Amino acid sequence: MPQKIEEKTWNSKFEQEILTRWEKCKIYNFSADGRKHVFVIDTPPPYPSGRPWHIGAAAHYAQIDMIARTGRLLGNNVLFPIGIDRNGLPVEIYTEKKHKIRMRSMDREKFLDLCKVALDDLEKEMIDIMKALGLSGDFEKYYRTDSDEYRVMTQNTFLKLWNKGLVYSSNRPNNYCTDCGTTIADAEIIYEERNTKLIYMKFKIKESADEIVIASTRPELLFACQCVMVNPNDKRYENVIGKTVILPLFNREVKIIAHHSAKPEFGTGAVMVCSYGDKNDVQIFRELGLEEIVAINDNGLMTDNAGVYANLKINQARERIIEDLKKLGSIDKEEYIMHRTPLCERSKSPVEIIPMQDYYLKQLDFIPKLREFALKIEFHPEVHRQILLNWLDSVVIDWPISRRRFYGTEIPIWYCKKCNTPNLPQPGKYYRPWREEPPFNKCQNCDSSEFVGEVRTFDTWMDSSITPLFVTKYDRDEKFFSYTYPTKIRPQAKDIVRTWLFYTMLRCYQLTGQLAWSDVWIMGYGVDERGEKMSKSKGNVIDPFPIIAKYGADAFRFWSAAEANLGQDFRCSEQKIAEAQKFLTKLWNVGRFMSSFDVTSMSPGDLLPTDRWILAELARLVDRCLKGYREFNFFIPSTSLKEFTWNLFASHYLELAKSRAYNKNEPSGYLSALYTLHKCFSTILLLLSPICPFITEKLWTTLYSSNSIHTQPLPVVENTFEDMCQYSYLITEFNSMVWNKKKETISKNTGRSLSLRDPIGINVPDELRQFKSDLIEMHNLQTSSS
RNA sequence: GGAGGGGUUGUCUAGCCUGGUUAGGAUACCUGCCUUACACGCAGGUGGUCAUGGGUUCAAAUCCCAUCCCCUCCA
Repeated sequence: MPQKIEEKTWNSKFEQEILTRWEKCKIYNFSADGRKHVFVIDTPPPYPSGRPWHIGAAAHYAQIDMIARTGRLLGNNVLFPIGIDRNGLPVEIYTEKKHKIRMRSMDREKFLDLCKVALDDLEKEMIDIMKALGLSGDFEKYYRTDSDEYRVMTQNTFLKLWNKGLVYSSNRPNNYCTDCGTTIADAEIIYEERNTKLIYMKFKIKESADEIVIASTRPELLFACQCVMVNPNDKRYENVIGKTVILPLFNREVKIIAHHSAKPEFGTGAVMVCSYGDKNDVQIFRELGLEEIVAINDNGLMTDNAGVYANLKINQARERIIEDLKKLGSIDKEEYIMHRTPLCERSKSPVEIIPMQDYYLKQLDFIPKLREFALKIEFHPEVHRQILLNWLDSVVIDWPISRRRFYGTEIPIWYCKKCNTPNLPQPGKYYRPWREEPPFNKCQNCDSSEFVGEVRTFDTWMDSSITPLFVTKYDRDEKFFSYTYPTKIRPQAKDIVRTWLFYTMLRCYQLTGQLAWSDVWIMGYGVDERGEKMSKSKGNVIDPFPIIAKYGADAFRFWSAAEANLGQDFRCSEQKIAEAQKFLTKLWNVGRFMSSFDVTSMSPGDLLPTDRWILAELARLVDRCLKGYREFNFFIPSTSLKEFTWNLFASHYLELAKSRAYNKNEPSGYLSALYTLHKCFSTILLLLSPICPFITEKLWTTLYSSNSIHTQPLPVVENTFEDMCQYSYLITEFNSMVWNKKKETISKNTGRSLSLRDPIGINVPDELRQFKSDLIEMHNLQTSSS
């Protein structure tokens, strides 16, 4: 007899002791022994950007753990690395705010130290949550992307690509924050609807005495205008296309052209194209081969090209130019509109587009190959392949990889003071050119011996895009690498397909000539109760920590699996998590019931019809669950297991088998019931173990074995009684009918409905005759024949 | 403007790919119930123009076309 379970509910306090035991026994350790089929997960290293951590992210990592446990359940040797991404802008912002300091007006080394301390704090919280969730990853050797070891690899891979001729320097217009003094990526821009003044300016047409009115929110860029455009379908401007206009104040001539991007309904329908008002201007300059006129310098002041307005701040220049246009009578009118303005995530000041000298990594040449890969990858779910394909189709420029930032991997280059030639070191060491002497004496070009170190860092995606290489010890352990690479699966969120997924495909192909993984698994967003995406600016982010503390990891995990189908956005509501907890209580109480009987795994030769029936349903359940697991879709096993356990096994089978299970005096019925009860329950536990590792471990070790459930092989249930499934509907309907009858019948003794124990005169229908004795016992039926 | 996803009861959701019993479940609400595992439970009930219009078909929530609305991403 197993130890009888006393507690009436599953208590998440058990989770801590179970965690301790797992840690002690190291049951999830990976060794590159080559025995089993290897299964490497390219775990996303989360970025500790500030409190609270997102509940959707916690759910995401819970599911990644389910992938790892599924891998083991299916018999693989699973490598589940844990890493933390620590490079990039957000920690700089966080640190500046926290200490009320400015990165550029203090010692760089000291600033980096403050960032490190901040990251350590934030990281600890994430690690704690991941551990508490029961992640079966390698916490002992968890890695950081800002470690010397990682940064050496980023620099090594850069040097390799440089030597292959894949990196070049170019001067191109890019997002620039004049406040922060740095180029910023599109991902670091936020948009805000701002009330903006729209100025209607009158331009003279050279060929006639007519005027054309142009509306712009950026009149200060007037002098950098290189053409005026109208929509080709705009009847109003049909006869001015090809004519010349004269810019007021500056008296320069530019052409009027037709272009589809001019919106007839915006302003007057005629737009001036300046270098550079927005992204569209950049595109049109490129498309039409226009000569750029740089309007704003990197300090946010007007350039000499602005003539008398040179060296004014952007806003001052705008006011002065509007004033002067008014004096000239060139202003038609002014109005206020709501305008979607790109702002720097950090300073909230408008982003300018300014040409800067930056390093670019070639990517355009690789798009056809990546497209081939995109079609080859196994996507979970299939629909999300399209996000990648769409992105591949819209890549038009190479990747700018240099950033004017501090907390990142340094670009390992020294420039010759005399001839300015970039000199690159040998790979193998972590270089910090902004504070170190170069590891060479002479310029490779002019033999001069004085150098200046590069101060810029890499775009953080340069680091993040090589996680599959880092976890497989690329360049560091050839044997390990060849055993583990390419990896099995990349799990990640939907919103970084264009960045992390794409850049990883690109870089790993450039470096290894191979695709980094065979499978990609894409999870949807965690959205709030109204279905809206959570974001710090909306203030609807839910902190996972108190939720997990209240309901436990398994409830949280079960909720995350059962809440939505694979790849779909999922709603985060506490009520749903509470529901998941109720299922665990139900499962616990089934286990409590099981613990009052002897355990047997021996099948008696003859199984009774009721037992054969539930085993037939169990075999179906196993099929369904395994199908879900093979697709890494945990919605299928979680919902199937809940449905089977609660609504079929507990409600119907348990009641049918109960009297036999209690009756040792009838050995054949008793043994058949006992075997079937435990066969079903142990199978349920095994099938649920990847989703709820704690409760299944506790019940398994209480009932069945001192060995962990997580080292058990896949359950085998032979489907020999398939036909019996036809009775499921009849049995459950008959039970319902009896329960209803008892409810409708008023007892003569109590004047109330019959208790479920009370006898009732109902005959078992002929088609259920093989279950007759169990049905009679279950309901206390008084049949006419008995 | 482009791409993708979605619209099923008060609320959330399954089913749609591969058309075929009374559209399944959860929650909320209502009714009854301590039943040798569970009241965090059990049994039952009310509640649906499957967004709208058209088409294909013997048959449409499911396939096709159009329209409207919502979300996300890109411009």
